[in-house]
Amino acid sequence: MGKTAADASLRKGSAEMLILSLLEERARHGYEIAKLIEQRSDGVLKFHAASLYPLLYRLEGRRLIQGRWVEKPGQRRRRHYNITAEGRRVLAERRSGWNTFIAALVRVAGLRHA
Amino acid sequence: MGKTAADASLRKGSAEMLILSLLEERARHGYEIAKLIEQRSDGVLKFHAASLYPLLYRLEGRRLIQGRWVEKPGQRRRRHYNITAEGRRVLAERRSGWNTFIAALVRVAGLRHA
DNA sequence: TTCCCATATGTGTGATTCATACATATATTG
DNA sequence: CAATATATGTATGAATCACACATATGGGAA
Repeated sequence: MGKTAADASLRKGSAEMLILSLLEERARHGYEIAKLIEQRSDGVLKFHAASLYPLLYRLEGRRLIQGRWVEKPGQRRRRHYNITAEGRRVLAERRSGWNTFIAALVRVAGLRHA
Repeated sequence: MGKTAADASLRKGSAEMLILSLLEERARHGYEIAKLIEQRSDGVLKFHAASLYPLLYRLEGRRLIQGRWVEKPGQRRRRHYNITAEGRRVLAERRSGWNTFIAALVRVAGLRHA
């Protein structure tokens, strides 16, 4: 098939956790988030910008993150996002859920431990 | 909204690997696969039967598994599936891909190791 | 003996998630 | 002045899986 096996696509529900994780450290703008995910994963995870922005709006709509426009001379305007208290709560939930899921995959599908 | 946080739903691409993993051991029929996934994962992974059967047809169409009808007196007919050589190859690919993906999640999202 | 439950397979529809193609705009570097 | 990196956005669609529903048989409980 036309699909590379260990390709760079994300798995269901991981994008939200990744974004919230990066915003947990400090406020960031969209483009920065996309670059960081790619860099820190050594290219394994590539979150296409065009997928990222709609997700940021949804996260903001759900009050998990809070954006504000930052304009500096000699720069294009950027929207910086902060994680909210509710966002931290959801992030903890997502991490827990993924840990449980991964542990189950190890048991049932015989994955090696990361 | 009406979605529980650490719910039992599968993540993208995991179903195929789970099925192939169970068929790696020996031939099994659909209902057995669904039950095994739930049992071995302690209820974490629930693969709905109605999602499972269409996937089995697709896997058979792609020659990753091979089915045959087994009829026994006092039993409803069952379709037993064997994994093919191509199926084993794809399974190895999927395991490798998930291991890579999980390792990246650990790095970027700060998951604990399973 | 009737009803429910576990077993077993199947169809049809839809929600969610993310990819891809496309569009716009600015700053830097060659 | 052209190419590239930065930066944000829209519109559409593919893929994956959930859920409601349908069918059928055997065994145990009421």
